[in-house]
Amino acid sequence: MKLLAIDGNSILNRAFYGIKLLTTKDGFYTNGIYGFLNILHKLMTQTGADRFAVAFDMRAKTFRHNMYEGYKANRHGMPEELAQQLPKLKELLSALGFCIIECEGYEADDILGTLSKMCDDRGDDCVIATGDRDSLQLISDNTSVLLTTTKASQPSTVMYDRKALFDEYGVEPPQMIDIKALMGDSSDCIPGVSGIGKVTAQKLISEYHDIDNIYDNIDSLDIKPGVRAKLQKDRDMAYLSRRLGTICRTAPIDINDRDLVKRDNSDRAGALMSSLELFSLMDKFGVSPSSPAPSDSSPGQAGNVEFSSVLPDLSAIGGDAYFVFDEDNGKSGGLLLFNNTVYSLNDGEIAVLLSNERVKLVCSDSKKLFKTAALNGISAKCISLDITLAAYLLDPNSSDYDILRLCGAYSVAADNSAGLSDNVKRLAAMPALSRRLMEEIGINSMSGLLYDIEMPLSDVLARMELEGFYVDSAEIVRYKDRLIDRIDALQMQIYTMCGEEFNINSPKQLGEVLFERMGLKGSKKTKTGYSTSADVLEALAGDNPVVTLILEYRTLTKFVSTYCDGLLSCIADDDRIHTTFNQTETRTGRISSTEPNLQNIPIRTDVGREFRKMFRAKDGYLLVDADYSQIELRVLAHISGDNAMRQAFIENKDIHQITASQVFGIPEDFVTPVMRSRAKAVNFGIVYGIGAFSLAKDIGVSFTEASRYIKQYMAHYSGVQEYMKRIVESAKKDGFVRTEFDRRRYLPELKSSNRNLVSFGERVARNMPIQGTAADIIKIAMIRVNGRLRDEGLDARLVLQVHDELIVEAKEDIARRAADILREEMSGCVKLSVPLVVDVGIGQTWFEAH
DNA sequence: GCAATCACG
DNA sequence: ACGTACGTGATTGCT
Repeated sequence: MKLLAIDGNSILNRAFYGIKLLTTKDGFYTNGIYGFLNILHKLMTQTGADRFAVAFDMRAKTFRHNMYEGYKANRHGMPEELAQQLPKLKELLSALGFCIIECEGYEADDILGTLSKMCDDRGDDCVIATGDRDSLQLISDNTSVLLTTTKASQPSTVMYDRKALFDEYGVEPPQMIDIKALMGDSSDCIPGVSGIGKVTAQKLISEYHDIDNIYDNIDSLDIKPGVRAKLQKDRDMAYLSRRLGTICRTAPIDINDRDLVKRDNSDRAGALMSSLELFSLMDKFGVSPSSPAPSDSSPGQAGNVEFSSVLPDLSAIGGDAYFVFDEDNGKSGGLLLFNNTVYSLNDGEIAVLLSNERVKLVCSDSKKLFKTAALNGISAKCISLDITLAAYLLDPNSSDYDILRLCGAYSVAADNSAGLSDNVKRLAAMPALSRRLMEEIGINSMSGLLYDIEMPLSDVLARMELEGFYVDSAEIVRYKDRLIDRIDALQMQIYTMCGEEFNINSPKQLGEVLFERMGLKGSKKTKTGYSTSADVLEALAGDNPVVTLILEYRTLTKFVSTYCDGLLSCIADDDRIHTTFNQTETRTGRISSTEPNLQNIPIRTDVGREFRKMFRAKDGYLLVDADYSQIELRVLAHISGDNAMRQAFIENKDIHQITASQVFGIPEDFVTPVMRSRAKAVNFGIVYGIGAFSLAKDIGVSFTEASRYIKQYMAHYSGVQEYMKRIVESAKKDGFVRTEFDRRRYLPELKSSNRNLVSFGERVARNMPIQGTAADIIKIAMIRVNGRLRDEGLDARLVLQVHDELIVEAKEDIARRAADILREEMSGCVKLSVPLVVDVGIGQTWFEAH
């Protein structure tokens, strides 16, 4: 086996500076990508390798920065023309099926060093391609280095093996480190011994082998006195430089042989290369030129369109097309833009269009299209892009993803000189707008998130909405009657005890009665008057028994209005509730549920939990409920890399118990339920970005006590403390934070002059990567669960997601099989450095299954 | 249309 | 001196 290991940054640099600036017709620079792919292709044929890896630096500081603050201090950022190409290149390489490796805290060099050591150990061949001579130290009998050079602006490559290296430098590969230790490296700001350059360094090392030998015998060496003095003066620098210059060969990358085999080109490769206008390279990489960017409109402008009532054969057309729903006067339907022409489509015609796999359809409400397809018994494979989802990923803070607003935000002209209707205007703007958005998606490395997560998820959500959740409406009515009986009794008692009748549901009236007429000690808490919230009333429970009744009254009226009446009004003719899942609502990447909200059905109290007995499987079916155990804390353990927390999860310990034993400084077996529940609150608080004040209030201990808990916590989980510091710093530097799957959230709050807002921004910075990564994970799981159930032809379908929980309705006889699939896919859909544990239950009702 | 409250993860 | 945990949605009362 032969591995071709490429230093991505180095080769991209050489390519960029070696080729004159090239751009696509909309001004996106491509010369670096173009040159890189040419070099890559040449290397592939030249080396005959059958394994490939491309390593990239990460922006984060590396362990070398911790050793020496001057390290690479004079590196200025790459020019924008190059910077914009880097994420696109990664995206394209990945679409072409190459293994891309990045490792936080390590440079590409270290990854190459680690890979080549893997090969050395196994006796495989390895060719390292780089423009950086540092890699020469990695040469061995198995490993050689292909150095790209740009002599006389003519790019060429030189192959170094042990012999070639010895011929040029007169040393063995590891001694290259010692040469650099003496001569230094100005480009990396490695000091070396001042006054000693390449020639002297080479001569000294080839003669005396290494710097240890030189310094051990410094007085007896046969060298010029001046050189000896320089060596003596910078002895520490020489040793530091050697450490800085030593490539790490044990970087924590988790790569196995299978990862290194080139995968087949994905569909995205063709689209990407077309959009980058890299047509000449498509042949070389065996990519078919699919979906060329339409050339009918100039960049950044909505094209002029024509209208036609003569519909083309929608089952025969192919290529780019654009679609918007257009429902006027009660009639459903849509508008299609194809070949610069607008057509009006009815539902049947939309279905024909969706079943045409040769079409690449750009739309703005894919979930609705997926529903249309599903209702017609079709699996829509032609929906290539939902620009609303793209816009959401680019800025989840927005609350308006209307096409016309997006045109304004992304500088796409959508003028209306032709007097077009709003929907035609939207449609006409879509080609230019979608190009702009995809450019941004590429720059932000969000293609995977968009194409592999959000787009497929849209289809899954569409099917879940259509499926609905079966409910027993008669049971809800019966329960409502029982609740109302109790509410009536409470109301009478409350009026009697308060000495007057008033609207208990009015916080204003309630406040007046309790705090003015009855003299309970209220603290003004809200802008409008007294707070009567549950925690205020709970504190007053001992002062007057009526407040307990009021609390119960509140709970029960809430249950009747929100859950009895609310749910009953949403039950469809098929006795099922078809909620709406919103995929572009939350700033963290979660989905939300409306009309009704099925993600907040009571569970925390016994009376409330009763509602879950009314959500059930239809006759002959069972509900399978699977939920992640502690997913956010596991994600925190993974992201922060904290060893103590990771270990706790790896050993499948009770995390709250472990935390309690640390925070209270006692053995695990001595943790009492109270301690455990306090530790649990601390764990939650940490995920939310915690302050001692709020923690104290939450668990009812003093401020000092709460501060102590947090201090102890951070001392034990020091990796978490470092993560919290690091993430806030990077948020302030970049202006955004992101999840493990590159979902972003911008944090303009951090730039506010309002200190409270800044604090809020900091808490969000700490929380969003955790909550968001958990959201990414369950989304991936949903796609995989849906796929498995479908592909295995099981009579079982997803009906609900509640952030860390999935519910499937399955035919009785295959419920166990569905449970296995849920567990497998939820726990196995991503690999973290801690296990993902899933609890699964089966039952007639949600109550039983959970 | 907003504020207050409370249901969920 | 000041406010005080992340993310949602529905209902009610009141301006």
